[in-house]
Amino acid sequence: MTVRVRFAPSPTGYLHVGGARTALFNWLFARKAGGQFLLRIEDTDKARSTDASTRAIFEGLTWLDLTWDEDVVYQGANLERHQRDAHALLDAGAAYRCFCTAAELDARRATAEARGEAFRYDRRCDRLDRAEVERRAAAGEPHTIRFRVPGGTTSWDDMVHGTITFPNAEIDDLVILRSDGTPIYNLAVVSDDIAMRISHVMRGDDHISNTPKQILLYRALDAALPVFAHFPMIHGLDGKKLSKRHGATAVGDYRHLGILPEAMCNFLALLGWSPGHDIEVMNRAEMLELFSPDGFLRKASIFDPAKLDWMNGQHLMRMPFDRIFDLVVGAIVAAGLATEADLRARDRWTGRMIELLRVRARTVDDLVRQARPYLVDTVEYEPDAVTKQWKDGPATRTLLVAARDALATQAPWDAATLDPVLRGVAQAQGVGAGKLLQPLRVALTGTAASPGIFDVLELLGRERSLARIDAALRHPRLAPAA
RNA sequence: GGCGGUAUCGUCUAGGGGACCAGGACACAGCCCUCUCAAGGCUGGAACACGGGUUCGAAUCCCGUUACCGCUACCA
Repeated sequence: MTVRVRFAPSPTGYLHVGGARTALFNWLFARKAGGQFLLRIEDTDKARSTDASTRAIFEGLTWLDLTWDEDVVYQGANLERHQRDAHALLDAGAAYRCFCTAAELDARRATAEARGEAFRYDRRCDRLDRAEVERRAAAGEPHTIRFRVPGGTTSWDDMVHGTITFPNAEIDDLVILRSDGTPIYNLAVVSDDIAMRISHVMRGDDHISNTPKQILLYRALDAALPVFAHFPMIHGLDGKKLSKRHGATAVGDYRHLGILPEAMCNFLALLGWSPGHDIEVMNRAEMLELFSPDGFLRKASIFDPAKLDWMNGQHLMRMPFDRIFDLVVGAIVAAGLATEADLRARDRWTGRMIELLRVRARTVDDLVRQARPYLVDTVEYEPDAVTKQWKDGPATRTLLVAARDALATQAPWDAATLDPVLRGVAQAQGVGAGKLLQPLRVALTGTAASPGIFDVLELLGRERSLARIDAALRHPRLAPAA
């Protein structure tokens, strides 16, 4: 069987992480099987669908590198087929016209609920006299088309849950075509999935109760059933369905936070799927290699941003140099800290800086923030670093002066040769290396944390290093008493 | 309420009758490394929801209970 799967979001918001994970699983399944991964935009709810959301979905999927095959299908464009299918069902006697108005239905539902009873459509319109139905329909009386749910029971073998069974008596006769002639979700989905020859319908758990309705529709339409797979939901830290109050829920949010697409995919894949053993950090190729539907999990999981950050750091460290180089250069330019031409002209220097920082950063944004001292000319002193490391002004001044003097005559300016020189200075001053190096770090970077100080000196170069030490010596805290 | 789904450390999970007084990872704490911060290494606390079965033996299979989640629209 040719594998054809689809990701079918409705364009009513941004690409949600839950949706992204569903797309990922579909993509993985298709690529692994050598099948097609299709994209369908379910825009039948005209009131809520927006072009901006559609664009956000494209952008999100593209960013995650979840490329789809064939042209995007817009559900709204299939209106005529949906109507044809609904009428075919009507003609075949599998559906009937319902003249109950939405207001009547709401009222009946309200009274049933007030009595503590479950509302059930009583099929009153299915009992209408045939001639009367024809007459009212011909007269143009507004009506919906309802699918008549047969008796018995409906079950399927779900790829993640195993056999799931529903008593049909639990399923209300569902409206498949609104009184305005537009289709209802369940009909549109089934009609489109049949037309697109979808072999596996893989979606969120929240569709489990739609599945028996859809299976009944497939049968009534005399179409072959696809295989179903229902993935568990993703919840927020409080165990509730992920929503805006949990902070960032759109993949675009994470992109702007400096999260790498491969880290996002890796993290999302592990929510609802496991390669087995203790494997965690995987790049795209490894994930595809390891992927198997056997690893689908049934339990809803909680989205933990802290673990995402850690995972992003792991990917930052392992990513191929060329890729992280381009990524960081782009981010630095976007932050306005340097020009692309400048960075690329001294690509060895830029590359060295990135290598020193990638292991210390968790996100691209974090890396850019840490790169600032090497890119801008004026040092911004962190107050805490100054008070802590330059506690004793005169003593610090003495040390920094000694360091500057030693450094001023240094010929080869690289980490390896600078190391013994500065340690010698510390020793000559009768202090441990840290007593000299820490204040020096503040002088050079303005911060209390940075790559190894000798690497920092090399990165800054002699001229800038000496200038920064001199600048520090003019700082109120270190300047000689007047 | 009804129906459906799910249940292993705080979180993500391994495990699928004996290899498990339950392993890994994140987070947290401590130590090591060390010029700081990371990274890395080591150590620690921390879980099979509960009750019944089945079995020589159950985290693993069955039933029930509980909890949580989802659905219950002329939304998707």
